[in-house]
Amino acid sequence: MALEHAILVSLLEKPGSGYELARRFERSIGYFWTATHQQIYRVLKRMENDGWIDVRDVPQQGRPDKKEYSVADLGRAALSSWLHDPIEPESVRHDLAVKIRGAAFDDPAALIREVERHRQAHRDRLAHYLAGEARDFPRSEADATGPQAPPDAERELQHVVLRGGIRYERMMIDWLDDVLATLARFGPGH
Amino acid sequence: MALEHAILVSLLEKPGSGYELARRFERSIGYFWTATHQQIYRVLKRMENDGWIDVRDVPQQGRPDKKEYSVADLGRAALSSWLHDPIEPESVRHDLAVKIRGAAFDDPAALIREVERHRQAHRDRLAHYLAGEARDFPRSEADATGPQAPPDAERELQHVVLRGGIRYERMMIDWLDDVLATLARFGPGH
DNA sequence: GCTTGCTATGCAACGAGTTGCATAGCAGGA
DNA sequence: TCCTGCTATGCAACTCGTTGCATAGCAAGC
Repeated sequence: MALEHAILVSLLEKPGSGYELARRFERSIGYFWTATHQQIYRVLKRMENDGWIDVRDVPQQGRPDKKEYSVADLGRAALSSWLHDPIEPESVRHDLAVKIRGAAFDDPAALIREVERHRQAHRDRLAHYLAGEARDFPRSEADATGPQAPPDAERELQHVVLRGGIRYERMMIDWLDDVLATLARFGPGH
Repeated sequence: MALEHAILVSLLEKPGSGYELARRFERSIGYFWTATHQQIYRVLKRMENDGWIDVRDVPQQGRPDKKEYSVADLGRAALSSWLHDPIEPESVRHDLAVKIRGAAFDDPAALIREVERHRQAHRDRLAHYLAGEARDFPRSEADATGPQAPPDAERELQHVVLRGGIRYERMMIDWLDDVLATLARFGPGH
């Protein structure tokens, strides 16, 4: 279970409300860990009860007040403990692969539009990542020729995770091209 | 929810018992959809009640009897309906990425061994996939120069999914190399 | 005879994730 | 004035997934 830890990391990067966290889980964090607002609110409450995070009521103008959460010492300790915990299996849930193998018992050609849709979604996400990289990491230190800036762990680690997302999207697009070429070999009715 | 559909696909490829399905979920199917035996038994029971699958008691010698499941017409129809259902979000759960971003607030260097362990696991899995490909798909039709064999949807779709696994593992290994190079820039205590 | 290990099936309890719904403040436009 | 839409938080019910445990047949080895 790591939603708690994903929230801790996000709050360490920047304190925020449940609503703001939910929006982050639609953007940066959400690219490698999904969560809905109900899940987030529920877990925030538990984390608060456990003393992992502190709350602060923040009155706002022109919109409802919010509760801003930040990481307490206990939360930092919990994160550290989790980071040092070696166990780490990888569970995969790839519907599309199930569909592709299942298509052999149905109409393979009928999957083409579906796969094309996924491919487009990955192209969109790749473009989004690349735009974010150009905006937030204009030139990495590897390109720098002058005196080195001191390494900033938070930035560099965010960047390497983003590069992972970029690699993933490129891999998926290439693979879906392969899938489309394979599906094209089966006409309707095959 | 697609565990039911993954089971249907697996049973269409070859009928089998809950135990055999659990083993398949440790091998081929399990590479893109994980499930434990408890989950599988529970879902099999429900699918049987819903008339999606048929059971047959198979007495065995030298080992306990088993129940062999096979797909019924209703199950085939349910799979077909799911295959034609366009909606298909992609949910990701990538603990390691959370850990990498979290390492900025702890000791980045402490993650190196963990990342190396993951990298080794991916190398092992890649080797396993490549061996399976060499065994089950000795030369693809793209290499064939003589008269083409008739396309076999089941085999070719299994192969393209396996190629996806191979691409994925290669991508992960490359990315983890990138992660290791990044982590190496932060000594202990940074 | 006892233990270990593999095949084979299953229950019970709990925790995580999903879906539907509800409330409420405030802004902007028809 | 009413409706839409965004911010902001939350409950309830349900399903899915995980963990620990239990049972049982049989084989092989000590």
